[in-house]
Amino acid sequence: MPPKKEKSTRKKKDPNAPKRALSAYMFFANAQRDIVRAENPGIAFGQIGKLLGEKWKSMNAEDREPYENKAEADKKRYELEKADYLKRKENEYLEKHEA
DNA sequence: AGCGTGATTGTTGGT
DNA sequence: ACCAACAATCACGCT
Repeated sequence: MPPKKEKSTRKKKDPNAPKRALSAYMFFANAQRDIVRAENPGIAFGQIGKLLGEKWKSMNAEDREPYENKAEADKKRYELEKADYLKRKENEYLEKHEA
């Protein structure tokens, strides 16, 4: 049973919010944005989204490789962010306690 | 130890 | 600034 998503997708919860990482789709969209939009000048988001989604899944694992690859790298990027973010939290915490 | 959840990522276009 | 479908994510925190 999938989670129940109500509405909106943004919300803050962390003070430093290291922000997650991008997903393969984000990289894929980055590339498609240039192409899809080039082939569909003036294409609206609704069309792009559906069209992209279809093609995205239509891509072979080999095609997703570059995107997944980037996604992986991006994840690591986030890893560092969160690491630094968590560290920062600890630092603040210690500061307060030491005072 | 295992589980669920939420938050987030980026595109475009319009209001 | 925000929102919407589209897809992935996946680390975090909790008990």
